[in-house]
Amino acid sequence: MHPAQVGFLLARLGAYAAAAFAGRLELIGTTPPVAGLLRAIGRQPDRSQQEIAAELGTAPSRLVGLVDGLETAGLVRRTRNDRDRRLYALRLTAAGEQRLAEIGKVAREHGRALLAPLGAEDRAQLGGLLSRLADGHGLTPGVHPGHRLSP
Amino acid sequence: MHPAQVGFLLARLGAYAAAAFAGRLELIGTTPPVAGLLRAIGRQPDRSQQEIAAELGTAPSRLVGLVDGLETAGLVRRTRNDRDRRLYALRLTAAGEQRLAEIGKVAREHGRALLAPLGAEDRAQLGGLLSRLADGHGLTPGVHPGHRLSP
DNA sequence: TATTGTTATACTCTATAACTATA
DNA sequence: TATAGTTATAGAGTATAACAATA
Repeated sequence: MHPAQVGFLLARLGAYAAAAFAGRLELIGTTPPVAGLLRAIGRQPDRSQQEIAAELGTAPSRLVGLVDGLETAGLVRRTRNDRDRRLYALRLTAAGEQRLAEIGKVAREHGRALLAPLGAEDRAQLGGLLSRLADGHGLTPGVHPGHRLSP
Repeated sequence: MHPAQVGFLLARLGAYAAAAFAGRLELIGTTPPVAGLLRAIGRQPDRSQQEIAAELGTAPSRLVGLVDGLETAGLVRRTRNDRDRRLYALRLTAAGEQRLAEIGKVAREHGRALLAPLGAEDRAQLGGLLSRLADGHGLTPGVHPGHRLSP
């Protein structure tokens, strides 16, 4: 198999994996951008919208609507920073933590279904190869520019 | 490594591979949708726009602008079908064939660069694992719904 | 003057629906 | 009437630039 074909397969499967995950998220009433934002807030609470926007590689203005929706849904709380009243500190509510846990469950189910065609040993091998590839191209694990706000 | 993490890596690397390929295409003045369309026409010439739209999983109306651009650039020729004058038959010109060859060259360079972090044996292993995964999920090789018109 | 969050605006990409010409 | 290609319109998603409050 030529390297170009492997690259094609990778792009194809990546798009498939992202779409399949988005489909699962839709079933629990959320989207990849929202899931990525919840994860970013949960991972490191009490940051400003600017900070989170920078981490996610998106425009700060974009967070406004997303955070508005999460706040209305009672999943995220904005609290003013008393030392610098221009900043908000973003934090998950209890309901937000629970939603994040649901998303984690969906992600695990998605991963299992995605790798179902492979045996345990092959999965480990694939994971190792993809890790080395991601590492070789400077793709930090955990965070992710590229897809702007998706998980 | 958990399956969810492998799924995440796959989506991440897939997006990276697609973006990197798009970046290379931009250097030769084209885009993934255009490259995909050229490939579809070259692979099986003299088909109608409807047929090609169906293969690519896109709306027929979308082809109009793309084919217009390719025709103006002298890469594709529309010829009326004399038996049914509603249909066009699409075919690459000599310049179109040459452009498609350039795209192929770019794709090979992209593949090499993408897999550079792996040795020859690992590349073959990765190709095999990804093929089995794609096969297991019914992703036909060669064509590709998912990314609508990209190569 | 600089920065945070916000709003307004515009741009890209794509699909859906209406239109024409042929059948 | 049905279909191929076309045009017009609209929607999703996102970025850029202008704005108000605060520093």
